[in-house]
Amino acid sequence: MIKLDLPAIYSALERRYGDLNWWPAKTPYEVIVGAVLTQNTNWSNVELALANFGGPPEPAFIETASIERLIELIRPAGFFNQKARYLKNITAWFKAYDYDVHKVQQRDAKALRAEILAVHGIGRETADSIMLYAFGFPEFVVDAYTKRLLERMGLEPMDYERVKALFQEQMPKDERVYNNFHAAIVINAKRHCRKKPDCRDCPLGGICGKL
DNA sequence: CGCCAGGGCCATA
DNA sequence: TATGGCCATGGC
Repeated sequence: MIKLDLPAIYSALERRYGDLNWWPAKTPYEVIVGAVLTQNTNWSNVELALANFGGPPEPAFIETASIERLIELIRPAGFFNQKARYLKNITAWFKAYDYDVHKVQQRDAKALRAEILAVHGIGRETADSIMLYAFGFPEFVVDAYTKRLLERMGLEPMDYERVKALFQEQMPKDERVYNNFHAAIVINAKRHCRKKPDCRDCPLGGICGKL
């Protein structure tokens, strides 16, 4: 049984990558759309889809557009039949707040997360991405990169909520820290901790696999 | 050409 | 609770 030192991992990543404050979007609603479109999908494909909107997507547009029209626009992101409906669903949820970010931010975090998770098409990762990157709640986002990196470092496989709990227990409950940490994990996993690992010059080289 | 990507739903056991 | 099939495009 191995206890990973997440603060040490964060320090090593932050030294290499600095303050990332990361999610490529101009508006909170664009974060929501991107979070759905990127489900099991390369971000470059998401960019192609977002570009089809000719600017940051507007909730009122997605609310009223036909499913067929949405499918045309988001086609490059793949899984377009499901995702078009998912976008309708999460947009209908947002409409209950008059598309007002401030009103969403008034809510209790736990209740809000449960509400977002109840939207068909929004699972744990997408919900936490929306909570953190669209609305600024301190909810750590766990993704496939996170699990792969931690398991390479010796963590036993565990489910989403348990991995998330590790981060939220060991790290300060701080939106900026969660934002940076998740971002750094993604960047590092793309560069070094790939399916076929490329450990040369990895910032975690000093602590990875050495327990 | 095959593999993969910042998941989630659903059926099944 | 925990697997496995399914969804789909574009880059490499």
